[in-house]
Amino acid sequence: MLKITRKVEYALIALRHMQLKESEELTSTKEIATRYGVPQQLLAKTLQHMARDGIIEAVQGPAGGYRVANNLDQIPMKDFFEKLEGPLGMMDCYFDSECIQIGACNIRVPIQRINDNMRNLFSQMSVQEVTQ
Amino acid sequence: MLKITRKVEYALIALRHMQLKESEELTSTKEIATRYGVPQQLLAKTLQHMARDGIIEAVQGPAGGYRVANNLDQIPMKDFFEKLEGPLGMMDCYFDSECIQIGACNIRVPIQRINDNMRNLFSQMSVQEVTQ
DNA sequence: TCTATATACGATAATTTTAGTCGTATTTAA
DNA sequence: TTAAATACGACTAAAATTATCGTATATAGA
Repeated sequence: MLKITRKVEYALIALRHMQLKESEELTSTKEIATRYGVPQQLLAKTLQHMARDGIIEAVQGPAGGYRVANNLDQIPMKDFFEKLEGPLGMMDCYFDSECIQIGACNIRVPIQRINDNMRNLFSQMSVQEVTQ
Repeated sequence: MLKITRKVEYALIALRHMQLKESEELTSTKEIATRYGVPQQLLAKTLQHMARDGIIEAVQGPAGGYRVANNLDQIPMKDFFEKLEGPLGMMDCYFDSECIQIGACNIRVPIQRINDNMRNLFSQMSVQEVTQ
């Protein structure tokens, strides 16, 4: 449990890489994929997601690429995780779910406690803080 | 990510159920499985694990069963998670791993930061606190 | 205007992990 | 001696994750 997914892994790799450059400079998917031995198509999708979510900016066309958004210090890790992977919580029953428990579920409270603590933790931590 | 597994879910259900009883009273796997509509064999395994790890105590033979250990307030959730599912961290490269990165990995630091925070969080939280 | 290179993205395939089952052994109260 | 409980390794099924494929769109530069 609590394992990071590839999507997040690749996102972090890309962010770290781009943060080494001048803020206006562009980085292509290919550059990152080659440099870190990561599947290009999958990385591409992740970067597209991040662009849609405002974590990075995209420039199309040849000589295009991505660069980091300038407000990473204002994006909590909680949002970062949720943008990439959906709601941050330990159990679906708080989101989609039709829990089949006969109404007998006895762990809503404990799960909620754990969830609250995790959400709280990652709300107080910015992307900038983690990746800088 | 950060989703709870069935093993942990069943463990929490069992703990909560047993904590409603007198501390010496025994609860059988069957009782919990029936009550909460959970697969008995899988629950059985989880309970066996918990017993081995000292989270609960087992009594064999007919009229046997389990009861909660008396030191749940001294077991951090971190240990609870790790006993049931192995090391609590967001990336394997800190445990088993032969990370295939050409030595190019650039996210050890960020991952470590996230891990430390999570481990810290769950170290300060006892099983008792969560399930009581 | 054409071409090459880049992002954009839905659909599908492969892989891995998780969940669940089966069969059998051991323990022990009645 | 029997029945009901825990103990546990091996195997199967299902679900989630990871990766690939195919195609469309954008655009700088020749």
